[in-house]
Amino acid sequence: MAIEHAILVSLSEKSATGYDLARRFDASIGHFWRATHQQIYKVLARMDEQGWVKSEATKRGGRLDKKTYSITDPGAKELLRWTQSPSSPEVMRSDFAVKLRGFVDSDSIREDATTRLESYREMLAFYEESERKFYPDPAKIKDSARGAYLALRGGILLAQGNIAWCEEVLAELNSERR
Amino acid sequence: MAIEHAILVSLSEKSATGYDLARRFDASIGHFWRATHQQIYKVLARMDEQGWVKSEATKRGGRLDKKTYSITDPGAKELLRWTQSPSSPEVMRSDFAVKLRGFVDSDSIREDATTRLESYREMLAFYEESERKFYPDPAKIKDSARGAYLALRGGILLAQGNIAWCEEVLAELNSERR
DNA sequence: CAAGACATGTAACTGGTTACATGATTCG
DNA sequence: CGAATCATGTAACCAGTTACATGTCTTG
Repeated sequence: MAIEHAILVSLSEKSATGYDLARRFDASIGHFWRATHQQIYKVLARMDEQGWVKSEATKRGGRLDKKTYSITDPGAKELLRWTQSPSSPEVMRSDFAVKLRGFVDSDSIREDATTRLESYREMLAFYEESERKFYPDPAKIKDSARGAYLALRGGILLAQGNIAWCEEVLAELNSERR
Repeated sequence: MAIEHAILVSLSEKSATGYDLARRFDASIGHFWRATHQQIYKVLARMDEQGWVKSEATKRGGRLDKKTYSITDPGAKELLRWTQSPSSPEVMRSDFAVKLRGFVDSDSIREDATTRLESYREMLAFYEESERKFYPDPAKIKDSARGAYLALRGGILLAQGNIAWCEEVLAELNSERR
């Protein structure tokens, strides 16, 4: 139950339409929490009912108005409550690990590891680029940006962990081949 | 859609009741894929219908018989098919990262990071203990155990990544305090 | 004026969690 | 004989995905 809170975080930075949020979930916030536009619209409607967000409609020609959502006081209060309560540890769910456990065919594993390695490397490159661009001097990070910086660092460290894993898998499989 | 496959992996190692599987999901396999007994029973019933597993019932006094499940040929075939098809990359979903992005209160973050650090350290200690116990000499690992070993290595590498992340968060927050 | 981005949704479904319910077997 | 463990499930719900549907606005 955290997509609500991811939306609240995003809206607390800047009001947005569902569409805007969906794009943010494709980029920045989405590196830590994926969501489709369908889900976002559904959740926004619920949050509106709960009073965590409010929407301002802009009339358009057709039936559906454009709605700009912003966070309300109860929404901000809920966000604070959530950030102050302990987070439950993530449930580990790794297809790849299950596949390894059921190990039958080196070639498929090798292929899979190669693809994953590539995508984690891309991810890492992207994060490191962001780091260089936005936080060239870690000592000079503003208090307001510290959280986002630490989230980015998490992305980097976890991507590195995954890269190391894939590399080890590939090395092990290749040594087996001999 | 991988709990089926996690169950198939587990049953391919040894036939079991739903209850047994639930316990395995609390231990070994469960480090990579969590599941509750309710879910396991539900999925087992579906898999039985599909013909991926079969069950042998042992009469007991009461209404509900004890059922021992084993993998069938079609089940083994499906497992093979699954291991040979590329796995989709995990969707990242981290409460903690979202929390960091919405950074408001250092104390709560610090508390959360401390708890997480502790649990990841415990996890790492457990994995490393397993590694020492079951794979003291990596060069001597049997082919049949290689997959399980590499899955364990993944657990270790990811736990280390998470630990590094928590440590960095704590270091950063403490330097902020000055 | 066409293409692509902007914008909002419904419906059906799959996957997973939480709460509740029941009874058998084993062991101290 | 009581507690713990073994054993199986239902029901209600929450979360997330995939497919489908519709129309507007901007820009070359």
